[in-house]
Amino acid sequence: MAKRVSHRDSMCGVARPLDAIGDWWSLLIVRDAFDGKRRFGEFQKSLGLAKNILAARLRNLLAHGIMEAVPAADGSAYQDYVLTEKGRGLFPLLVALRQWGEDFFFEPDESHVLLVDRKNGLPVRRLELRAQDGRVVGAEDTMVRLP
Amino acid sequence: MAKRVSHRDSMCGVARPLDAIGDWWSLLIVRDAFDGKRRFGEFQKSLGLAKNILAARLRNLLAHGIMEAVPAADGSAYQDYVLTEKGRGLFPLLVALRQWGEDFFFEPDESHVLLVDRKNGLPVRRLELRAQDGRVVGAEDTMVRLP
DNA sequence: ACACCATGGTTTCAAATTAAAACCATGCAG
DNA sequence: CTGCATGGTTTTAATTTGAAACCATGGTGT
Repeated sequence: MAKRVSHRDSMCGVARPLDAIGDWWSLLIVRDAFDGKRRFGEFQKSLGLAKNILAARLRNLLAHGIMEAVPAADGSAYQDYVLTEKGRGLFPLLVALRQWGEDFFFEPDESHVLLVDRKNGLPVRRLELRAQDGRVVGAEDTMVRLP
Repeated sequence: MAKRVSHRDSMCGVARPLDAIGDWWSLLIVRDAFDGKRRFGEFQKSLGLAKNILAARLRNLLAHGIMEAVPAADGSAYQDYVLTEKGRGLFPLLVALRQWGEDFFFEPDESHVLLVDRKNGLPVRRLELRAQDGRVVGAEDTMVRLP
């Protein structure tokens, strides 16, 4: 898939983002970053992936402006890896992924973490796509159109 | 990443769905399926990927219940590959991906396809995550919590 | 009946990617 | 100066990928 980078211009609005993210690991790194993780070691321990792979994924995320390296918050000589504005833009995608997972990948009795409102601890609602007039729309109600 | 299938039980609510989807190609296949494509050849032509890879991805999507093979609608001896309920559940994820792409991967002047309401041809709104009380919430307003 | 072509795959094999492990570098604590 | 924690890079083998060739089935024209 990486080869596609060359003719990025021909890539559609779905393939381009996918190409930038890189792979599944990258998305899990981003998820961890949303959870407040910032250090190389934190990501590595949390995800259990090889250090060379983590280094490569971080490099890619930096190169695509999804994360950025900043001086470590604890004053140590190391770096923190934090989400950029662009990276934080992935929040809805991660929520969509999580909600799909809740719908289809857990037994009814199986417990799983919940995404909750900080204010009151209540679970958030489902993501909803609405038309201009406010109707909730599904795939059947939409189509893609040239500009 | 595939090795993780063995200890799926330890995978979190984000990693499990990712593992099931398989890879980027699979997501593009699903996107094409939402666009009405059903035949092996249609996917192959649209995505330009090798036939063996397409066959493998379709097998995986079938195995995970995201798509299913049905007798071809045109009466030919072949099969159609169509989304299951589970597969259709990926719609919000694809929308999130597309909207992120629109936000960060296109120049202001660059044109791209739009997701529009079938009823009236107007672009859909942005995906929004709301708390129980109806507030639109972002990453900062939420946290994950054990059940 | 026969060649011929379209569709939908599978097989083969070289090249790229991944992952585990070993190694290296830096900074700090005792 | 030794040892150890952190954050990587290098090395190497195994896996995955992808292009191309091949195969199978079912029409179509003649």
